[in-house]
Amino acid sequence: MSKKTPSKTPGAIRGTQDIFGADAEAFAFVVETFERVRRLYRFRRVEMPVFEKTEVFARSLGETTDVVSKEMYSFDDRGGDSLTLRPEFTAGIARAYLTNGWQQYAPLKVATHGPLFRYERPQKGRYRQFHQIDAEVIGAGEPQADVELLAMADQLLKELGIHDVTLHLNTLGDGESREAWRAALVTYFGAVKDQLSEESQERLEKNPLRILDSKDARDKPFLAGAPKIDAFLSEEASAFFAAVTSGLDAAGVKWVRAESLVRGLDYYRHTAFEFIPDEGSASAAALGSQSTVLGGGRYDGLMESLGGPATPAVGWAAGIERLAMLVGAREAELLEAVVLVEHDDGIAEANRVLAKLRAGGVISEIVASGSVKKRYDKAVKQSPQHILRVNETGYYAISGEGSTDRIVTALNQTSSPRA
RNA sequence: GCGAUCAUAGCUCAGCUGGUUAGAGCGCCGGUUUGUGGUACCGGAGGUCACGGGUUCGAACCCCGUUGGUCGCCCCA
Repeated sequence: MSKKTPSKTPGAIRGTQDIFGADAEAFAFVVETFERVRRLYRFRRVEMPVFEKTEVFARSLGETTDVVSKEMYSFDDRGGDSLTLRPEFTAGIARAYLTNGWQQYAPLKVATHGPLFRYERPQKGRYRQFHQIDAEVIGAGEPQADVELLAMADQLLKELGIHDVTLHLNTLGDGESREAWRAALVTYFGAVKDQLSEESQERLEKNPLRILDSKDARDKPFLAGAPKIDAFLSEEASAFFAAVTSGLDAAGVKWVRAESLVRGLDYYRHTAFEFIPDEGSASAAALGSQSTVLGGGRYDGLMESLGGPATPAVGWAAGIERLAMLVGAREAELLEAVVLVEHDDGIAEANRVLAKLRAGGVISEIVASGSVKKRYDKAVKQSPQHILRVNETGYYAISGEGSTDRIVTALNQTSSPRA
């Protein structure tokens, strides 16, 4: 080991994380549970590129939004094309659906997970490179798709052991409903513009729906009296939402109506939802100000923005890091056996024993370095179920509690694993 | 983009109102003890106190700046 590094070690990129130990175990547990649950619902696995033409995201999200102008990781490649590290899964999946002719599989249920990138200031539960699990149903316009998708989300959270979050559900109606509501909100808030916070005055121009979830005390008095979407829903939109909620009730998914839950982007229609920790719960405390654990909605307008035919779709995504925080620390894999080399001449025999154990599926470690006298303590500290001792004459003893059947079976294998 | 807060050993931290060679626990390495045993003791390696200026007889400590972390606002696909 050199005393001094010749030059300074480069640091990690802001907002990236090196995950290890209990956190990494929790991360893996989330992903494994997701993979298991999505199979129960017959969602097909898809693997997607980590980057796309910037256009894919810019067109689907809307060129003018803050999201596109400030918060994407974009760069030019050598050919001069503008590329972007994916900030979400949905747009890329939609692009793949159109360019690969996946229409033939419609309605298509797909699931994936992996890293995403957003150029933001990191804070608790928010990173520049973060990871999500994602599920989408494409080409299904009926409320049953929403119900199934939400039932899967609900089951996933339960199987992760997260019980203090609740589904907050809203409808944005169809295109006309949404526009009418938006106009009514602009009129309502416009009348009291002077009394709103500076931020909300700006939102009035850019994104009036967002005023509804303002945290500013100056805005709060006006929120309760704001026009409700329900007054603007078309008959079809009402019927759609009713079908979703009754389906959820039948499936046993608990939900609450969240009239001010909105989406920033225009392509969302009908169902919008977020799973949010219950107030005062352990999960709420664990997440800080980043409260949404899983969110999504119906995006019937997206495919057209990418030049495809009108295609109804609904999906959700959830941050793996946030879920991992709620899952809590997980133990590493149980250690079944440690091979303890009590004399250096026993190393060859120890390696033979170790190979047999692992070939037999026994989770094993070896302790063969450092002071001979302290190797036992070193082995014990790893909390193995059993310790196999090897001296200069070979393997001679096993200690520990519980059944040794698996170990004995592995050791009695006649053929070497590589034969 | 804005704000708050922090930065001392590999890790978690102590370091009084500025005052000699900057400490502990854990971890790592070695020794003694023990000898079917997660024991106890001793020792060792490891720090330009984030970086750069300034104030002072003297700075880990006070002031300014920079960088980085954390948390929050904006935004949240």
